[in-house]
Amino acid sequence: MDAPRDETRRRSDGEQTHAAILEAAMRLASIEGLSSLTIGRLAREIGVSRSGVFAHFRSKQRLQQETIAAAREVFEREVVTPGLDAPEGLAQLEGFCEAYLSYVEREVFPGGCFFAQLLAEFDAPDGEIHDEVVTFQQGGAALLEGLIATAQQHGELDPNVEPGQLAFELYAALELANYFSTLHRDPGIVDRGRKAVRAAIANAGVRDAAGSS
Amino acid sequence: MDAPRDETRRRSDGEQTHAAILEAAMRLASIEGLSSLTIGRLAREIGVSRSGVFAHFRSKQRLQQETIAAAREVFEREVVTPGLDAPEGLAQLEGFCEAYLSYVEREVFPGGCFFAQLLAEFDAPDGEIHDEVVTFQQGGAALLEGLIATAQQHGELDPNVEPGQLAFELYAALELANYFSTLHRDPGIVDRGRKAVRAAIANAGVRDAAGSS
DNA sequence: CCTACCGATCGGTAGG
DNA sequence: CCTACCGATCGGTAGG
Repeated sequence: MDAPRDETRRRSDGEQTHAAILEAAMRLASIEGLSSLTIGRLAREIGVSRSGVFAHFRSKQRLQQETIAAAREVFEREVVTPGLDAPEGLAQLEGFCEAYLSYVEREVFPGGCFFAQLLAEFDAPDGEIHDEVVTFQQGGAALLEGLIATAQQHGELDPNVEPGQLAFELYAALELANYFSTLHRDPGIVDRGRKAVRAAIANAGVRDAAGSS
Repeated sequence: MDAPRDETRRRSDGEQTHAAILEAAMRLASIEGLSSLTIGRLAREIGVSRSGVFAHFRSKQRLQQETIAAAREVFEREVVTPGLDAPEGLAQLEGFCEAYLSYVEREVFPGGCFFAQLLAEFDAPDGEIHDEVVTFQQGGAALLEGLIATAQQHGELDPNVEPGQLAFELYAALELANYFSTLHRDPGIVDRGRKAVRAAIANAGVRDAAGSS
């Protein structure tokens, strides 16, 4: 009992502060954008001096990059992992979409999906963050396309449907559900996204063996 | 010929500068966001002093509001007016969606749709601009719903389809076409939006007299 | 993790 | 439309 209890706080104080800074940075960035993050603002939020924050990162650029990396872990934990839990095929495709919508609905980030914010913020400006957003977006699209192709191989979706096109339609429903539920402070709007996902998937169902005529 | 030629430049120099500032403000805001607009940045862009810019507006808030108003006029001229040109009914609904997609494709704003940028930037933060974005978004949704309802009355769309739901699906396709084409610097992606619009509308066609069973 | 500092820039004002 | 200025804040550095 009085053995080294370091296990209850395995992290050093420095590591705890580091994590607390990133936690606040993700929250703030989801609301006001990664560009609006300032070291002074974070310092006030955490209750340390500006240099105290700065010491943990050596530039604002690194702070931004570490914030993105931390958000990626949250996304992995809250969306990707639970979203792929269902058995391969159509169920997994539906499960992934539902995992994203649930993540929006539960308001994991107070300003809505961190990466939807990042997409709109860095779609136009050139730079390293833009490139990271491109990579993240392509990863998400590739994941959806893979799930669609697998469902087609299982005979659960029309094989004539182009995976890239259906992925676009699902992606669109997920993203807009995020923006609208945040804008209207109404997680109930996520249901519109659910119906849109259902409609797009149903429209690509095997029932109508669509011909390209 | 040598009569007062004021008509060739009806605007006073002051009015011209004012317009030039708003023009630059719209361009910059579409790329980096309205929050990233600074008076000094605009002054450099236009080639006047910071106070020279400031004199035209009396606060940054007014600059932002006038920039939004100017962008609204562009949107009206480039999307709404041409978009409602087609005859009432399904053609008008399709025409409006096409007008938006064309406006994205033509890169009317260098950073993509000004209001899509504004939606993502001010969906979470409270304030006057947030409220303006809510109003603009509701206007766009109401417009789409009206066009859908009219097409239903003309017997061109399934009357059992909920206008709000179909409007959401179209809105989603339009918005994502904007974000993706900007992100990937590829206006060709707009075609994915076109196909998504066509699919959503076809899915709501009269052919399948969907039962709520 | 702190205080103390750097030059640059912010929104805004005064006075012309 | 200008110069000249205000206090506040920015990212970053020095030195402890």
